[in-house]
Amino acid sequence: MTSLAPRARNRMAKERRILDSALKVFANQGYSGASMDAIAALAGVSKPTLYQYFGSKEQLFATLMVEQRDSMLGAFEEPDGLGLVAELWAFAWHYADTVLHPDFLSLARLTIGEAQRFPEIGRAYQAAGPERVLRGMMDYLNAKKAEGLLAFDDAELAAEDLWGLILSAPRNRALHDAACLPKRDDLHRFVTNGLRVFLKAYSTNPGHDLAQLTALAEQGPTTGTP
Amino acid sequence: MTSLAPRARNRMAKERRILDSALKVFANQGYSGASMDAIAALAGVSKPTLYQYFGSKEQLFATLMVEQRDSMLGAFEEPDGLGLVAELWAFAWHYADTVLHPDFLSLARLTIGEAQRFPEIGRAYQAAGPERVLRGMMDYLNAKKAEGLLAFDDAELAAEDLWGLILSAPRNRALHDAACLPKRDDLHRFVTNGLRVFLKAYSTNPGHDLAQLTALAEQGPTTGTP
Amino acid sequence: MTSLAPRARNRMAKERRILDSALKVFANQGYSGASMDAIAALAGVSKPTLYQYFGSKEQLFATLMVEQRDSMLGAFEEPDGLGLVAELWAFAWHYADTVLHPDFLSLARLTIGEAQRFPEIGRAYQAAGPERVLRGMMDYLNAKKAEGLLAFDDAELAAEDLWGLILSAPRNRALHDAACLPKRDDLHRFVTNGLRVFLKAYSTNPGHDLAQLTALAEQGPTTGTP
Amino acid sequence: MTSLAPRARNRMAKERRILDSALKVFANQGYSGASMDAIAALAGVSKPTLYQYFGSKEQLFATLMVEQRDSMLGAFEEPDGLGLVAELWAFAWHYADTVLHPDFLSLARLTIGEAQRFPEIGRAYQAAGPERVLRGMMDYLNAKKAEGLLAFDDAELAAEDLWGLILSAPRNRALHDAACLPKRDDLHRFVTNGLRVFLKAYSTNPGHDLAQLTALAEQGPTTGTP
DNA sequence: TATGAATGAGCATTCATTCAT
DNA sequence: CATGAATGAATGCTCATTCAT
Repeated sequence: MTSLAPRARNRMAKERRILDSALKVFANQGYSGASMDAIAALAGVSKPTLYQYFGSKEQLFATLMVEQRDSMLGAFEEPDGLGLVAELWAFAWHYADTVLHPDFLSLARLTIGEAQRFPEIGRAYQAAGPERVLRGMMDYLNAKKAEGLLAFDDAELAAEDLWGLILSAPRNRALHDAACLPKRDDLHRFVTNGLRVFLKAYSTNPGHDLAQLTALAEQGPTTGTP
Repeated sequence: MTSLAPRARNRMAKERRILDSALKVFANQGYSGASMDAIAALAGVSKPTLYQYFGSKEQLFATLMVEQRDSMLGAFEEPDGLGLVAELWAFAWHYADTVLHPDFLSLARLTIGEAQRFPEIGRAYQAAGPERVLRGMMDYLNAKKAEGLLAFDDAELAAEDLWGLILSAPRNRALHDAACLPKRDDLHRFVTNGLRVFLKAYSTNPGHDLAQLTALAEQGPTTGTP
Repeated sequence: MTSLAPRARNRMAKERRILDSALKVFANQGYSGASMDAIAALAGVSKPTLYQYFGSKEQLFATLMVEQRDSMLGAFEEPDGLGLVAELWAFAWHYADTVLHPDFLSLARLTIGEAQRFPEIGRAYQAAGPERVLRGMMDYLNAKKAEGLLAFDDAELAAEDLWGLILSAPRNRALHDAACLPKRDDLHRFVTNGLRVFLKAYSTNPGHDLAQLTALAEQGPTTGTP
Repeated sequence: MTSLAPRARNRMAKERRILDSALKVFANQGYSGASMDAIAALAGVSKPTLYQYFGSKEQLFATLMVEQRDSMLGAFEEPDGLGLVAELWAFAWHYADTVLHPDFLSLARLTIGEAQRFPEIGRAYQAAGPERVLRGMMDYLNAKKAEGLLAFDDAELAAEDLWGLILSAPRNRALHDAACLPKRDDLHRFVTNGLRVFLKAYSTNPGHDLAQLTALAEQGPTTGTP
């Protein structure tokens, strides 16, 4: 189906290699610190090829950021009918694993570090990443509110509370200290506590939901991919 | 009182001018992108003067980071007996104003962006900033727990919940989008909502405390300095 | 035969131009005084090309020294059966011409001037130049001793006497005074006198040999290449 | 007698300190490699003082070279009536010790290394050093010739033979290899051999003189100061 | 199409030199 | 008189970018 002429396939493969190399170099050295030489060498292509494919350092950077942003933040996944608490539990771990993945953190550091020089990139990142997740979460929370399981006035604030309660602390720490990825146990603490506070504040049946949460938490950290 | 010889005063003034210029240039261009020429020009001194004062680009950067961090993060201020809710309210606005100040955000972006190349600076930032505030907050919360006003198991988690509920959303947005400082009204929303959730989860007398919060919130945003 | 691709030929030509320019600039300004800008300008290439070819100033210098030393000091040439005196005469003129050549003197001044900072270069120069000649001379003298034409205990000392008698004075003068190359007539004086002393001290048949020397000397200075 | 006003004495002391420091720095780093900062620091004075005393780097260098040249090469000392061979023996050791002294070698390397950029300095060095010694030696040799002890046509050549036979080899080696000072035993070899060849060539009574030389040589190396 | 080779402009840093005190 | 502080002009070296092949 999607079979391409060998020419085009070759071109795409090279493009991929360049983008991958560029990500590594940019993430490690920052925009200004990265050199086209380093990227070309890591990709195993010559520098003119780089320029033929991407025009300039700035364009390469922009292309890369767009591409990464789209590929790393998968769509918000509709949870699968396990009930409120189990669904929130799954959601929390899924986003923790995504957002605290070293590659994702490197990208976030890059975006933040260059936000002043490349404002559009930062803004686009926000729009495509966090805000999309937020909207997905809002829809989900609104559905649960309609089912009578949650109670709140402002779905956006509720969604942001959820993120802030669970991910703010470990993410901030990891952003500033690249060597300090939260351990699985710490994460378990943050997830459990964050959900507990969330349910206390928003559940219409906190007794039941907190009990369920405790049960889930007792099974220990969910094993993830990071 | 502490009158200085004109020599020393002149030197200090020049030092200040250099550091201020350096902050601007580093914040705009990142560490690698910043040029000593640009800093010298903005400070109105010659390049050798820069080197006489600070030794090297790296030392200038480190000095700047330390100095900015220390000057911007005032000590954690013991609240002054207005009662739990008013105290939390004051605290929230104080830290919102500090943490969301444009200069502080620039500094944070810089620290984050260079975290991979200057790990000590990122770590020192954590230790001097967030962690100090966190410890202050924990002490405060523990005192309130002793007074029977709050209930929680883990003071650290509670303190981090407070920060995450109030500041995570606007700070993340501002970090990624330098042009998007939260408006006063938005901040009011975040502060009010964050404290509401916190009190629902931790207050031993939520009815009373939430009523007080609502009263405070109705007076509108606290006017700050930024 | 060894025809090269135009690429390679071009490269080698440029390399030559750079090395020639470097010799001139280094010889005139010393290692520290020489600037890569000056070398590049004289060679008619851009500075980055210099670095692509030779990596660094130090490497360029080292390469240059090795190359010059090897190209200037031809192998010790076995004399060709003209008899003792004529052979010594030819040898003396050959080495006088080599050692007192302006380029060779520049190189020697450079090596000496930088001996403290580049000890290996000075040592390598000794090993490849004087010591090789010395060994060649020792072999020759030993052969003549075996033929009964010369008498001495220590071939090394004899060889060094020969060099010192003939070349020490003009070389020392030329080393210190770049503008003062010995005139052909002066050289004739040194060569004739040096060989006379040498033969008086070492010949087993001084009467005959000195007569031959006088005959050679009367034909005037040997015309050389410098 | 030579008591000076304290002012002037202080000035001269400082001048001395500067010149001594300059010698060290120039000798170690060459003219271009030496920095006025380094000289000032080593002398313990401020840079403007350097310029007040000596005007410029070039003038400081010139002054230094003149001063050193005059102070290091003492006058040719008239030998003291020990007889031809003992006098030559003493002379040889005296000049070996002078010329092979590490400080003197450093100075010579400097002069040679900078001969192209400072031609007058090299020429002046020749005139004040070697040539003065040479003239003294010529006078001495002529006197011995008048006494009937030596026989030669050209006193200048004879004097240069003496120098070349004794000092050429060790000095050349030491010039090129700063770390390789000739050992006392080597020097003994060179002195003994050089004088032997000289006497064979020029003595009117070689049998007697060579015997005396052998006797002197058997007492081992003359102990010197280096 | 892909590349080895080239370069102008800029980098952090240091220099010899000179004020202002 | 001596100096702390300042600087214009290099220095060695690297960068993003572009020919010529």
